[in-house]
Amino acid sequence: MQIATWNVNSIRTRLDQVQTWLKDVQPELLCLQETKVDDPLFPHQAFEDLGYQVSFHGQKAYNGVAIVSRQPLEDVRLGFSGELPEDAEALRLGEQKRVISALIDNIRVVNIYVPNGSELKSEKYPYKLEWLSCLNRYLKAQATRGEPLCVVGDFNIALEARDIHNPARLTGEIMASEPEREALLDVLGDRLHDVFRVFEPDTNHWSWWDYRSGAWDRDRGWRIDHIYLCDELLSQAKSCVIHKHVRGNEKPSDHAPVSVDISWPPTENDEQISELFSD
DNA sequence: ATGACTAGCACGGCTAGA
Repeated sequence: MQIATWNVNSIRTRLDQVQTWLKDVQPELLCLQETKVDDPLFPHQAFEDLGYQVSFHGQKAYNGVAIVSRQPLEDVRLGFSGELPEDAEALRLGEQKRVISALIDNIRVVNIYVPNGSELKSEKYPYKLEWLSCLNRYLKAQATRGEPLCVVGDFNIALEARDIHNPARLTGEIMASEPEREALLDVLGDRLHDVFRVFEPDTNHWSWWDYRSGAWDRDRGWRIDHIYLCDELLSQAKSCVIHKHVRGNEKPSDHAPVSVDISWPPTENDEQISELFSD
């Protein structure tokens, strides 16, 4: 099954491009960020026409996340408080609509849009760190159910030098500062793995190019859109790619889609092989 | 060039993104 993530920078502006991409790639699941639309105005019919259903958690003008799925989604949870109902911080940080999760084929897929943080000196930067700390609590609460876990989205953080076109200049700045990298590494722990790096060790693979300064034409990008898998799913992953050409569309999003192909549910043969290598 | 582009809201010029 193919699971994809794409920050579309307004679902209404990008609707034609998303429909075209879905028809072309036909993923089982597409997680969207920055839908920028209140729930009553979400264009769900466009997805239903293509044989998909969609669950969404949005707001007017800013943020907003959605999960587009071929199969009916189970146990959809909206925001941090969908997982942390008694947590006051989760309620406060949930005012911005940045989290949605659901079960699909027994996989818990969590779709997130991490705050950008603006600048290190901005009040938005500590908000970003608080938000990541809450995501950490959220995923620990989720873990008690023992579901195979896939966390995807726009993380607004490049973890390593090879994820940035100019690490010498940009390391330490927003999206590449030590505190936010540490906060994301805490969220991942030993449990979650960046599946793109299982298949591609080289630099020069970006998922976001700034609209400004001719960044796309100069191929000056960042890899900030990630897919993280638990061990069980990682062992079944067959490929992970960035659909770079989409950034070359007319009127593009500034992000390209990223997708992973996982052999799931595991076949009987997979399980026999897995048993051979266990113990 | 450490330069500036896009979307939403609302209809002019902000905020926000990254």
